[in-house]
Amino acid sequence: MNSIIPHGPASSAVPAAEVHAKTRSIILDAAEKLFGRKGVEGTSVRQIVTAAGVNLGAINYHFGTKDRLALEVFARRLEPVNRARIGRLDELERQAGNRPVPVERILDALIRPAVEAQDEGGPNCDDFMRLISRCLQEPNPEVKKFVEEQFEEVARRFDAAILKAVPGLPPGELLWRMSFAFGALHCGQERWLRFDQMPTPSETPAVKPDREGFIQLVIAFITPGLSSPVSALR
Amino acid sequence: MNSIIPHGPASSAVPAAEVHAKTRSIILDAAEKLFGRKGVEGTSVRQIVTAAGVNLGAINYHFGTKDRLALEVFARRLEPVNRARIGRLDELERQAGNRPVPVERILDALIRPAVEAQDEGGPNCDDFMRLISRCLQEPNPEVKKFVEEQFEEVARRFDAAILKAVPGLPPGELLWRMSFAFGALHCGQERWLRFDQMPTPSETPAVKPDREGFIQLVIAFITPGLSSPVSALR
DNA sequence: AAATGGTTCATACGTTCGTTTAGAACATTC
DNA sequence: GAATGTTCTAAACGAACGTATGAACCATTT
Repeated sequence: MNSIIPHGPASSAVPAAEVHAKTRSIILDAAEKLFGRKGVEGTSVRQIVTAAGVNLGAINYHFGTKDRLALEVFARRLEPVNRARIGRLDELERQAGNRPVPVERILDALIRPAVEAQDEGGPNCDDFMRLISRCLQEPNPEVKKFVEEQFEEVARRFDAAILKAVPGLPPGELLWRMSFAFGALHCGQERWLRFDQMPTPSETPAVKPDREGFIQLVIAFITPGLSSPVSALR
Repeated sequence: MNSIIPHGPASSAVPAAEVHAKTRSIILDAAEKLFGRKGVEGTSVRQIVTAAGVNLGAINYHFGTKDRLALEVFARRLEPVNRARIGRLDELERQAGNRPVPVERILDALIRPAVEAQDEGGPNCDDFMRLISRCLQEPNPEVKKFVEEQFEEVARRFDAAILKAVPGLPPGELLWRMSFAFGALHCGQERWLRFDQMPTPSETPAVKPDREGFIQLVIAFITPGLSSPVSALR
């Protein structure tokens, strides 16, 4: 008899739990790739199980519903990145004591975990970056709520750090500058990850920097606009 | 007998064509709103016709398929914005003669048409902005190809103008800086348009500037990062 | 050797999808 | 005022969707 709630590892031995976890991982990988390419709504569970090489019933058995699978796909990538961001900021603020942390350092703590996630996250982690941009405004309310909560703590912490690092910055402009910064990072990373697949719009020669070079480019672009002490209004 | 290709206005009189165009417009408005909120794949034709108050067959009658409807939704907004961008740049370069156009002016020509489109585009034009970000990487190949073609000329023209305005800028970095700039504009505009509906992540007081103020904020943020003459690499 | 229980399998269920179609309703033209 | 052509309506089509079900499988335990 199947349990109504089939989640959780086996209660008896270890290997059974390993099989369980491995199948889950295979499904998550396949779903991540497809969600990133065609969106959650644009991907059917049949496409996922075909790509994963598992049975049609596997998704409902392991995740309950398609929506819950989508939630786990996001959570698996989002949580470690945002945890690393906050961890790095913690360390910077610990070192700085009462003094403000330089803007470049703050941005490095914000940007590096997102960019480096692709190496640690396996071969198809770049697919996930497409997923993030999609999820930020689209999907079902449950996923949307989770994503917003995930980013809330990051935004709060980094907003405070930037506000401390740029004394003359009008508080009312912080939200906008951070939105610009986030958009720049996000859009640039998207192009960096998909550099080979995307057409180069201009006729100027396009060069793809390595990972460290890209981080430098982002920080160099964002820093001056973010840290200007004068208001741009009026 | 219905024509296999029912598009195009009536061949005889005017009023018939007006009815035709009006129904098309109603459908386009409803589709734009729904596509912007839930994506093309996440929206069914039945939801569109219900929102538009027209019959289920109307979409296939007026647009052939759902995909072709999506294409027209994008085209209706994208074309005038990009035409205005190029028109403004033309005027700036005409005035400047052989001298380079200042970066702020170039950015104004790029940004203003996109921001001002919401006033001229009717009440639900802000829904369209959500649509753009979605379409930039998601939908079916036909729509994707169209969107990329739409932006190609804009990118080519503005890349050249920026390259001329920033003499020391390494050509290999232009693509990246423009990607950052575009991301900043886009993400900031998204937040500006949906300011009242989005949660404020930080606890700092959030102030929504008026249209002109927002344009100033974007330009002030992008300009220094874009026009730095030194390379950020190495 | 028999039994247990987590996992996988093939299959079916009821819905909803995009699209099609035949005819009604309407205005326009001759 | 009959004919013509365009727009709208209602109903239906097959296909694909997410999910549910029960038997088969298989390692582990008794």
